[in-house]
Amino acid sequence: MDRMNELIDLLNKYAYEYYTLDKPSVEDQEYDRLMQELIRIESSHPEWVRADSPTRKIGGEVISEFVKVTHDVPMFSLGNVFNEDEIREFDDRISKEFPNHEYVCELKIDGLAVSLEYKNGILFRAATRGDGTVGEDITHNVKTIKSIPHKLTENVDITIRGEVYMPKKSFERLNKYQEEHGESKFQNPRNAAAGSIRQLDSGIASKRGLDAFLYHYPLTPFKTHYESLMYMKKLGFVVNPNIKLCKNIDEVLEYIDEWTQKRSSLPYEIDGIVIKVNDIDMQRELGYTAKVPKWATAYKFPPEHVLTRLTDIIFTVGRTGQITPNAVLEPVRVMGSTISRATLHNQDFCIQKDIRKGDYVYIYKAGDVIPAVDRVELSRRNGTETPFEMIKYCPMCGSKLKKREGMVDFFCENIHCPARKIEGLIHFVSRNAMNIDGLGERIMEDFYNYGFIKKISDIYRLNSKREELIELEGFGIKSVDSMLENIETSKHNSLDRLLFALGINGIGAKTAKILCKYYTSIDSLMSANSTELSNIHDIGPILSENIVNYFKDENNLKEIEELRNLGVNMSFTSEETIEDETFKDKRFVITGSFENLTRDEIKAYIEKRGGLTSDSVSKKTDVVLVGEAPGSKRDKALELGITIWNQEKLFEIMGIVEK
DNA sequence: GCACCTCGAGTTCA
DNA sequence: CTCGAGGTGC
Repeated sequence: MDRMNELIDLLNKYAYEYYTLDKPSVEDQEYDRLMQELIRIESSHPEWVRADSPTRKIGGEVISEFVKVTHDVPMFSLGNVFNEDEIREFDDRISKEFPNHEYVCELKIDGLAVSLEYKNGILFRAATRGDGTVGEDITHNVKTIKSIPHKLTENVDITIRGEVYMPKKSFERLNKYQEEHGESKFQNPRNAAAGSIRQLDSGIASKRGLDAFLYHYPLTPFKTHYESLMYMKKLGFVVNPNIKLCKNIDEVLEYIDEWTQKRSSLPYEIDGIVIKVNDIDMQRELGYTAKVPKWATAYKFPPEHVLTRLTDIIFTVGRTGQITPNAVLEPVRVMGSTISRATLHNQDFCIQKDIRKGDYVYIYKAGDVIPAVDRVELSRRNGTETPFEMIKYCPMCGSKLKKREGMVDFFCENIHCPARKIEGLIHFVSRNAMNIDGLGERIMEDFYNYGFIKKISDIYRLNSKREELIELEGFGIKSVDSMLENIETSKHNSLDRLLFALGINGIGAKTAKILCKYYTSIDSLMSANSTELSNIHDIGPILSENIVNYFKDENNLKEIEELRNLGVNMSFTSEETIEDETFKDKRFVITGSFENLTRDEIKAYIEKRGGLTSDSVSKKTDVVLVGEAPGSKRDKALELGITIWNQEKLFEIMGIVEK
């Protein structure tokens, strides 16, 4: 009996861990083994079986088929609206009858609707929506969902409705498991939730990490929907915390805007916003059309993943010679902008996703900004698609591409390759490098092709070509002079900018700064040997070698001399002064955007106060600053339990008063 | 030799 | 933002 009690406690703990932790402290096989052992003990001593035994909770036995359930009150679905105009039309229809009324806005969870019936406070039946009138009995699976109470805080007879969903985290884990076990993956959390809830064996559903939000009390005695929700909370149901009472349609639109932005940072997927009239009497007066209530509607987000045709795969050459495959797409609108290109990263990415020329692919915006290819729609294939093939020769200069040992990417190793040269020049003038305004990518490309700029030092010789430049189409005295002035100013940049701008392999903005701490002039750096360099923290043998090799190259040495003669500063000057130590040794990560401030400005502010910034969230991060439209970093921060500051909090600390 | 962290490089549209 | 690679520390 002791062993049995031990097993029950262990298994309950594991089942809980399974959908709350990333790494449960037990393997699946071990879990199954313990479960088998428990079943053996219980079957030989049925009199010992505890009410909270996991064999009880999950039904223990596999039911043979779903039982049909007729809903006492039919489960309705909602009408859809897709834009502001349609939302206002919806509001106009209601306002005609009720000029003053409130709305309740809720997130529309992307899952499956369920109906829960309680008798005397005890859950006795759960059913799917089905066709709205008749659904299927899924009580055995719903009982495995931790957040759905088996017993309410009051002994009432009540029917409550809500949404069962699969959190993003559970979904990822499930797909990883499916993949490792050679099973087919689920396309989205909704499908996975649906598949799990329809398992006949509740043992499977119990491990899928489902969760639920409740949002509807069909026969509510309360005056308003909002009060019903509060009552549901009191009974022990999980009501989504992001509900909002809105006084008018403008507040509804604000709510929609807010969540359109914050959507991706939620730990579950939502596909829209539900708008309901708050007053229950008004709801009754408004009534229903044939199918849907007139007192509620669902605003649907524009689809995040859009299907389009991948017409071609082209290859670009980066500054380092790295070859990147790019998808050429039939232009589609995705979240407000028209997308015609998307990166395909590298050969492995294309092969792993089996992306072929001619395929239909789903496009989405990573972090709501950068377009990316999600997956191929296999059902749209017709056999004319051509499999991905990595090119063998540089698309620009034709030299043979090399795949470096143990690396994923291919490289064009011709240092005279025009693509590489142009990219290198663009990098030199870019904002974080020498920061020369008025000499952007397009112009740099043109200047290279016209022959004005062939190498870095030519940038500082442009002033002798002033008259010629003014004659060029699209240029005038003003633009040329301001450009030349910006070039002049850039000569005074500190060494760290120059080092970064030169484009030494593996030396980015940060590493350039680190080097400047030890070598304050370019000459001292040039005379350093690789052992000396690799003694620096953060600089290893590979970077040391890259640096030494760069300064061995005749052409590079010549260019540096030219730059020196043209008056470019070669020493470290911009030691930032630390004003105070408010943030001493605190590590910050910034994500999203902030009003009136760029991320770089915030970064400078933090560094001035002794803080450190980095680009990725880890256990060592102290604070994550979250602005508008944050990306996955916010999720990571929540996951690791790291302090989060929003814009308000940041401005408060900075002493900026919001207008 | 591995796990974890950090960095660099390339990336889209308006 | 995403990826992969380089660096460090156990």
